[in-house]
Amino acid sequence: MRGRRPSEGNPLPKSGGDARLPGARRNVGIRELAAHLDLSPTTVSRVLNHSGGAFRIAEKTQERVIRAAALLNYEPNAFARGLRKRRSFTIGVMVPEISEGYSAQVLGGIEDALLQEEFFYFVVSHRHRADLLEGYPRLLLSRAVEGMIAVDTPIDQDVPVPVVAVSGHSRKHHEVTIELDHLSAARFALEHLRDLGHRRIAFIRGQSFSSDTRVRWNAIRRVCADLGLRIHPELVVQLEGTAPGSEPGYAAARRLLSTRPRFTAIFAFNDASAMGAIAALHEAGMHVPRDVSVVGFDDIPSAATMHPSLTTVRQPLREMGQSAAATLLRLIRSAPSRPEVQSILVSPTFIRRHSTAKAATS
Amino acid sequence: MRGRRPSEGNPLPKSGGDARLPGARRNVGIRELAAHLDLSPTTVSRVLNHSGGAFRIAEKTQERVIRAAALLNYEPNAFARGLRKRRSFTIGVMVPEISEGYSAQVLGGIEDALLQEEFFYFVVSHRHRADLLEGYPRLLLSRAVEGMIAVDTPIDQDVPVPVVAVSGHSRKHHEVTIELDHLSAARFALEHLRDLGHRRIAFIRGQSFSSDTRVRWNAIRRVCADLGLRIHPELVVQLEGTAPGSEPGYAAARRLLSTRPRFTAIFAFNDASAMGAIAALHEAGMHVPRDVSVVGFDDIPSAATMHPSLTTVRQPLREMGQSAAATLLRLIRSAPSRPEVQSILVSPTFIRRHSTAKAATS
DNA sequence: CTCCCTTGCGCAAACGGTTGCGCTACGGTT
DNA sequence: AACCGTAGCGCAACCGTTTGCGCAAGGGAG
Repeated sequence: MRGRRPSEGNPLPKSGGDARLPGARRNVGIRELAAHLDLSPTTVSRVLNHSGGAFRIAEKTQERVIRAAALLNYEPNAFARGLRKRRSFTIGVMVPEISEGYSAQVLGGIEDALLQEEFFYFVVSHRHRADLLEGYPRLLLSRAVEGMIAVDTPIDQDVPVPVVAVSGHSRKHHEVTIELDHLSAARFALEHLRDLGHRRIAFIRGQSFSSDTRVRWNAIRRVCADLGLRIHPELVVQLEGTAPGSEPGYAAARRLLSTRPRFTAIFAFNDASAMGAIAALHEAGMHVPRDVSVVGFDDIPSAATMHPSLTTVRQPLREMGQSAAATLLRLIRSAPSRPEVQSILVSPTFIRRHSTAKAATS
Repeated sequence: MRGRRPSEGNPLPKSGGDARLPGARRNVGIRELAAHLDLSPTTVSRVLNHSGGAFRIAEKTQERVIRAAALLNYEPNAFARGLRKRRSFTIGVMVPEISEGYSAQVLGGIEDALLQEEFFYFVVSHRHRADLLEGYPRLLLSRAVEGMIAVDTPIDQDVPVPVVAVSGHSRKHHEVTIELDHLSAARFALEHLRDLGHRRIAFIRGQSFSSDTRVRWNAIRRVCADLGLRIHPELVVQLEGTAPGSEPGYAAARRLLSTRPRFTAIFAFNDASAMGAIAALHEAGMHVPRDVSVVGFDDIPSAATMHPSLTTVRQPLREMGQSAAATLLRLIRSAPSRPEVQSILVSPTFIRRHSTAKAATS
């Protein structure tokens, strides 16, 4: 938000606002501005850029320049500047699909952190298509991005700019990964279910293309071992397909129910699939949470308002985005210094609502 | 072409010798490429840009150039090109908040239409803050965007590039507006309720800052008049606050209920507020849809999976985004200010689910 | 009165592509 | 044999800023 202005107490009296009359509306260049001031473009540039720390230009001149720049509404040409300084102040963000809540939340956080630092970002959605996954990094680079954030997206090539991954677990090509503490997350959910008396717990795993799927599952297995809970293979199903919304969860739950196994709780991969599962359970004549408890993941907005409201593990997606962007900016600034850290863990929050209850004593 | 290496005349030392596999190499410039080919940058540029329609370069040369460019992995510098051609192939998109479903959906459509045409876009979220609403257009312009899309966002200054508004109804400064056919939307919902026997219908209006609020309400009044439905002032409440999710709808419904008026249906401003209203109704001991029918708006993903599933009017947000982007591209390509159309209407779809039923005969 | 240091600013060369002209062959005409 | 049209390509001037040097004027020291 800090615009350029003389550090002294009396800034320009807001006269720059009325640029509606013709005359100021033309794209003034630095030469015009300089000519108008009877100075050289060099001096103008130095003043406006604070280059070299007020490079030895008289205070008085500096004020004149700043005032005139505001008056004439001078905006430096982004291309020329970028060309010369080899900086774009722009990063690229790759997401699976921008219209999905997960990506949108993370993007919100990214934007928080970026715009404050005068950075902008390009977004591309690859939709899990291999050609796009491969082509977009190049495209972004051709737009001169100074870094990239990959949200739930594997990047298999190495790129000549810093990369931060959010929930990307490949760790082959990214310098830093922002990820959830899946162990805590699993522990939250499973201790909750155990304490409610659940022993036969069904699991809906994520689609195989989602980076979280494997890590989360490993965490679940470890926590189950710790807690003395058995994982029954017949109670494990996996989401399939790229359809958004609750449909994959519904389908998975139907598959789960098809063999009529005995279970008293479901731990779903995310809230959307939890909702689909609940629909399937209702259809099969079971009541949630009386007959079956359901725990979701993510805490999407509708988790609170659905009926029954959903017990879930909240990921701080917005914070993850902020953290990713802040980290990327640090990497960009610190030149090719070695990655300070390999990964940043963020903590989940457990949200207890009404989709879980004591296990029915069967 | 492949054999001759003009190693004598070639000034650059080429740290790696030949370009090996297409991959990691320092950014090759057009001069290097030209030197490698024993041609001038001019010719290379002409070939790669198809400039002037293959300007009169021998077929054979063209092939050589294209092949070498691919081999050396040449990517023209975006700044230099932009500086010379005064094009950025980038647009700006202003949304209230990127992490909300509405904006994210529209953005998905925008992306569909843009990336196909090799355009990228910057997104900024203004959060209804006046300073950002005023500052972002300038910021975007300083990034050399060639046009802007304002999603549910008023733009009060005039900008020197084409602007397309999605659900922006001010019509003062935009050249084209993409908007829903609110009359059809209102007619869908109200005919449905009327046919179910509802006569005393409550309305939850949108927040005053939402561009849709006024137009929608006007449409509702007109359709009510057409259908012979009375609007009871005590049955009209308005959403307040910028909180996302269903809370504002919940609060509004509480206000509505506070005077214990008689009504058999609610037409909400959007699905989120409909959900909040349903929660409030439940709390007040009323059953949906037995006691009160509820119609939402938008058809967000959870509308289908909540319980009861929500009868709603679907806006084709993605298509609206596509349409906006396609229109903007047309405006950018055509001569400045040629207002082909003033506004583009898109049609809603009525989605009948389980939150509406025959009115209780009181 | 020199000398040298400091202050305040300008020169001109980048940065990497694009493009209006124009130049050189070469083959065909008259 | 002189002429001309055209195919094929290069010259050099941009586009608008930034920046490594360097130059002139003024002032204090010697």
